[in-house]
Amino acid sequence: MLPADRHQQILNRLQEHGIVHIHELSQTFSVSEMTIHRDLDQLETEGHLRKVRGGAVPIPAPALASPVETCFMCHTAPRSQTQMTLHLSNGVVQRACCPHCGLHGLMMLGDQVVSAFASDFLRGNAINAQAATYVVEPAVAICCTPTVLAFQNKSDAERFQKGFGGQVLDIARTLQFLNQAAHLKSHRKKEM
Amino acid sequence: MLPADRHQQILNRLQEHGIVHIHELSQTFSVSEMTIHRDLDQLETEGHLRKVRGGAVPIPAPALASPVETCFMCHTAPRSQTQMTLHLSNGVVQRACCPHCGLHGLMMLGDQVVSAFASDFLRGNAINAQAATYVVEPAVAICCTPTVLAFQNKSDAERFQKGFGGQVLDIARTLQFLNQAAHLKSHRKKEM
DNA sequence: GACAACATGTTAGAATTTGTTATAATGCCT
DNA sequence: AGGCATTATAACAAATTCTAACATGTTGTC
Repeated sequence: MLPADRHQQILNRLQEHGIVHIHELSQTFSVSEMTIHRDLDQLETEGHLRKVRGGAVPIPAPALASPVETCFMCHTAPRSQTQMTLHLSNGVVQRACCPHCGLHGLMMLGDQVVSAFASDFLRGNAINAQAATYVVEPAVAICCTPTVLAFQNKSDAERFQKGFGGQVLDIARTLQFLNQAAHLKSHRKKEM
Repeated sequence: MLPADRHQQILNRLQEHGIVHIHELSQTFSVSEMTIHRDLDQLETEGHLRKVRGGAVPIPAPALASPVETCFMCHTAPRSQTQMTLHLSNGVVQRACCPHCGLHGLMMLGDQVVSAFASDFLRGNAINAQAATYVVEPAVAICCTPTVLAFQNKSDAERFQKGFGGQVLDIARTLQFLNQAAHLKSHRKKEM
């Protein structure tokens, strides 16, 4: 049994019974009480429970996200720093979770799109998608893959690239990249 | 069997069981544990899972900012990638726009805070404020000043610092920094 | 067929986890 | 408050797991 397994089961028992006892847990999992102590210490610093003498009790879980409109491409929830909005000629506004989906949508909808806004990844403010600078395929996966992030300044994009890698592209080259990626790569789970 | 097949099956098993064990996977697919390690490394950098000792677990869903509520310190609107939540002993949940406000609130409220969550600046998922790594005063101003950003991995924080500068600190040193910064402006002192 | 790119296995050393022991701290009882 | 039993912490050694480096085999391209 893995430490992570044990941690999960401890949290389950905690939720079920409202309290867990160290002596009991050590027998259940056939490990020493010291190991349970260390498990509880870690879960406590991660904010999952509160240690009391001889065991642990639950703490309130973080507030759950309220239901929000989802990405019109992949149906995950858009976040302020990555989202894009596409304004169509018929007045409809489409919301995308990230530039990956937003730019794919842009290609898909073609002339129907009157204007497109991305969000600056650092600050979250809306920027024109045409004027934005994009970082494609950095070393961290964010939202959909291949990861595409938008920046209001080219210098911000280059700074991000300095730490996280990837290519700094304008919108035309980013669209070109996504087109090639869509043709070359086999479909992945969260690709759209 | 192709690596891509194995990756897909690993993800399926992960979704089904909530955890996968390296030893078990290596036997199932008749490959060495090193190969499974490499599979999990790749899936981790692609953002599909998180490695733990002996196996891997799914990625928690990102937290969402509800548009209405404002920061309890500065009353600006919190965004998903920067927000913090403080859970108080009386059950109240306080929401802050960014670690700058959240950590100031943490100092102010002291023992009343049962647990504190920050959001990973890159992905927006909730992380424990105690275990997070912070970048203080980078070359870009984001939300309140002095700018403080939270990261789930120290390596992410260091990568960000590589491009944008600033200091990489743990929570204790970040609080210390904020205290000193506050003293330069006003001469009020808070003990912890 | 030569070559590069990729996938896999093996090994040694580093890092993490675990149990044991000794010592400190806490709660409870009178 | 003092004494006792229980629980918590710290330090160490042993076991396990992780990582990096290299060697080997496989695939695809020219």
